[in-house]
Amino acid sequence: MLEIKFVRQNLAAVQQSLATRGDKTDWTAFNQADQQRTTILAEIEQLRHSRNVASEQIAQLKREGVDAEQKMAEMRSVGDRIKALEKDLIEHEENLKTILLSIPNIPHASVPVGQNAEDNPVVKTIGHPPAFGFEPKGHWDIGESLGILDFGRAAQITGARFPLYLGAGARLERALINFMLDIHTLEHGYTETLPPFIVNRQSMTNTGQLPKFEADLFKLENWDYFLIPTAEVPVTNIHAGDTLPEERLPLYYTAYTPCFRSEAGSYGKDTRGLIRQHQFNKVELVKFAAPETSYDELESLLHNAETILERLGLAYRVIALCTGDMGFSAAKTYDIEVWMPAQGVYREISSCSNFEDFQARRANIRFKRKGQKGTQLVHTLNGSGLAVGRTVAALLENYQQADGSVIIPEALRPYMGGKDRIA
RNA sequence: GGAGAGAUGGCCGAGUCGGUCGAAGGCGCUCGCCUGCUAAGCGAGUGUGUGAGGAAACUUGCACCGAGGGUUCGAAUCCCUCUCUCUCCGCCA
Repeated sequence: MLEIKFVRQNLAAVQQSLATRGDKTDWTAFNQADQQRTTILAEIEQLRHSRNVASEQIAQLKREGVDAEQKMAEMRSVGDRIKALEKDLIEHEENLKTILLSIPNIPHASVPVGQNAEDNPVVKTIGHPPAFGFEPKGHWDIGESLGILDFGRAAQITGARFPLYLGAGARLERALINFMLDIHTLEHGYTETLPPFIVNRQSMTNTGQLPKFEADLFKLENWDYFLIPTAEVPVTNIHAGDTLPEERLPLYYTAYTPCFRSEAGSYGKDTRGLIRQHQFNKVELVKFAAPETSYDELESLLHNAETILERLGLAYRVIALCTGDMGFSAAKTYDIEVWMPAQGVYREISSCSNFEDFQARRANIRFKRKGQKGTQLVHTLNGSGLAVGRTVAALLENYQQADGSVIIPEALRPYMGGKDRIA
């Protein structure tokens, strides 16, 4: 959520900036609701003031044993007027809030302007795609013929777009989770968390999934609860409502969670394999930082995620998302894309964003500077470190051998019971 | 699932029959004084949000005592609903 005062005072600039993201806010409705709210609020406050004064006088009169009936009668009508105005006010405030909650974040000045994914510039490309003396197979073929992935049986259990890992495949998934968590906790200083996988409506609203994107979420029947689409939601909400002392910043958290996405409207894309599933595992990185450091923190967060790919020896590149391709809450986003030999393309495996104070305002996450009055909103950041299913897919494809086996990269072997190959 | 208790400022904790309560007292913290150092002592200050005025210090309106609603001229205090926490019972991994 943007600060209403800021929007009001910089309306033209805000509109111009959001236009680069293809935003469709109804600014007339916004202005109207805002102005009416201000007018009504001013009157209410004035009336409440006179009521407060009168109440004090009534108390005084009663103490002196003087009759206060006249004053009380007078205040009865004031009270009625306040009540009526308050009803009005709530209506306008709700309008305003609905609009405000649906306005995306303002892109950082360094974000390239563009329409869609094709306009995302490549920031850097690391490593070299492996050369094969044969036609590399898709990870779904490799996985199914090794007996470590079975999408048919997963469909029997649930439906399309759910994974079933078996044997070394399940072990590989678990190994990667531990591998990633160990690096982030032991080397990068993140605190490990294991949050709820189901969250309430408020938490979803705080991080920006709601109110606009309810269709992408799985909702529980008879509960106002949702399956998390990413650990970002529960982990960011750890500090919802908190005022943190400055010394505690920056805070780093990591979490392994499954993620659930209904991916409404994505049918037909990536129908094979692990790339686009309704349920997948992810190790997430979340940071809370002071505003002046948040862009440095974004860079280091990105490096933390990159480290995993480097250790696994996977080729990847980093792209900067352009204004038209960024997510709703982000002020700036880097995507890491891993090389997928079967299709010969780089595929997203991590997304690292700085949300600035957009989520913090919604979730009311503040910090207090020593010796300074008042509080300030923190900046929140997060990134995948990494999407585990897609990492498995990349490993299978990049380390496949002519005989159909798959080499396990050295760094992962301790997590695979010393195994160096899946055959 | 059943029965009961509770939710107040950074923390502990008071709030009487609703009125001078944004909230006693203590702890903590900040500043000052004092003390050879430390400790103790003394004095002052010490919530958040939002609006107005001011360069600022600050002054001032409104709101906030788990959340929402109600009663009332007036609610931290009374009533209702919800949420959460704790205790006991049941059930269960």
